[in-house]
Parts: sequence; C-alpha cells; structure tokens
Amino acid sequence: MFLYILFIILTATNPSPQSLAIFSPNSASLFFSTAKMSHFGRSGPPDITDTYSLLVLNITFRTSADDLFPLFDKYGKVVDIFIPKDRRTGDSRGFAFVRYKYADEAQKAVERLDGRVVDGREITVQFAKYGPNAERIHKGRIIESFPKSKYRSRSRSPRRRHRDDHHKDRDYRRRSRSRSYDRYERDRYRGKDKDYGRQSRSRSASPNYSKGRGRGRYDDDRRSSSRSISASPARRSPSPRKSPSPRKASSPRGESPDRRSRDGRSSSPRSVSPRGRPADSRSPSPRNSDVDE
DNA sequence: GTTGAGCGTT
Repeated sequence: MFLYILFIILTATNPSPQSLAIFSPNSASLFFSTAKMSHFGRSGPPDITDTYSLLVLNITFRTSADDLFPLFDKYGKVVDIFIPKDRRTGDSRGFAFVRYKYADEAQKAVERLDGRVVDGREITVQFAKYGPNAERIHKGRIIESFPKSKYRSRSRSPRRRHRDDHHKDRDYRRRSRSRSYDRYERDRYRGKDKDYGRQSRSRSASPNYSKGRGRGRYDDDRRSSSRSISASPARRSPSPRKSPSPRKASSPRGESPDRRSRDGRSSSPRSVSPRGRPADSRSPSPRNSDVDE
C-alpha cells in the first residue's frame, strides 16, 4: 500500500516524456502547445521577437488558421498564425495575423498571396502596422519587444500617442468594433426578443442618434440600455394608444419576461424605477421626451 | 443561416 503511494508520488514527480506521450496520444496538439503556437492552443503570444507579422484582411468568417497555415507556409516559415475572435460569440472577426520568421519570406507571401481568392473571397495580405500591444511596427517587425522597466515609460508614451494621434483611425476602429458587437448583439436581441427588438429598433425615429454613436460603445450601450428600460415602459404606453394592435398577439404577458430578461442582463431592476414609480411610469417622461426629441 | 471596415491572444 505504501509502496503504491510511493510509486504514485515518484511517477508524479518524475514524469517521463514517454508517459506524457502515452497520456497524450494527440502529439500534434502537444507539439503545437510546446511550440507555443497560439494558432491552436491558447498559449498566448509566443515569442514575437524578430518576427514579421502580416495582416490578412477580407478573409471569410469561416476561414480558420488551419486553412491559412498551408497557404502561407508554402512561401516561408510561418511562426504563428492568429485569428482574432469575438469575445462573446467566439467567431472569427474576418482577419488574421500571420507571423513569418524572415522578412523576405513575408514579403514574398505578401506579393504572392495578396489578392488571392481564399474560400471564395479575395484576401488582402499586408504588413501589420501595429503590434500586439498597439505598438508601431515597421514592415511587420516589432521594433521594440516588451522592454524592461526603465524603457517601459518610453514604450508607453509613444504607444498612447500613436493611438491618440490616429484619432480618426481610432474612431473608425471603435466604430467598426461597436458595429460588429452591435451587430452580434442585435442579432442576439432579435433572436431572443424578436418583436421587442424590432419595436425597439423601430424607434429609429432618431437618425441623428446613429450618427452620434461614434463616440463610444460603452456609453452608447449604457445610454441605450438605461434609455430603453426607462423609455420602454413610457414609450410603450402611448404606443398602444396610437396603434392599438401593432404587435397583434405576440404575447401580452411576454413583455414581462422579456423586460426582466433585459434587466437581468443589462441593469438592475431598480433602475427601472429610479424614482420609485414603476407602475405609473406614464407621467414621468420629461427626460424621455427630451431624449427622443 | 446572415454581415465586411479594419490591426491581435494567457
């Protein structure tokens, strides 16, 4: 018995490669994991030193790194392939990063694969302009790897400066992101609360709103949420009066669960009645009308 | 099941 325990301890303390291999028949994933290939396992960014990153745009949302690996590997030594995925949905965002070991190979890949049709869509291959930490990189090469503490302040300054410098790009980027997220969220909303989402969407009587949304996603969401919650009951009160049967028989009681569902995911139920007048939310609409108009 | 400007992960 003791011998058995001792054996277990010894085995645990001295794991041999063979045992590892035995325990993990899938050596491919193990190798990739050991090689810190962020393209399969989530080992994070491997060694980004002396690597040339290529940005692959316009790829299909279904194209995975496995599909790109052979294509890019043909033109050089691919160190890593990474496809950013959506935080919530986990779907591809439509672009990938391919890191080569040598610049000439990367250049050749850019020349050869740029404009190539992959999965029925013309991809765009070009050198990455920003590093993993939004740092400026030259020809896809990371100029400064993560420096030490003393160079740290220096690295941060230019990074933020760059981001702020590209205010237009930043806005575009944020807008793009927000649009993507909004798109997904919208789909989600529509998928879950079909009628509700449509109705909420139908209140698009504020075209300027879509314009002014470029400021920020969070603010927009927050405003939208709070506004929806405080506006929904107030708005929907007069709505039925004007149009007695807009949603026909969607589900009279369905609005309760829907609303609660939204509250549960967006804000607390107390937000619904900040003034403490949830039932008689008909009169309190000075802010609402102000917002709408 | 859909969409399409852009720059990244434990």
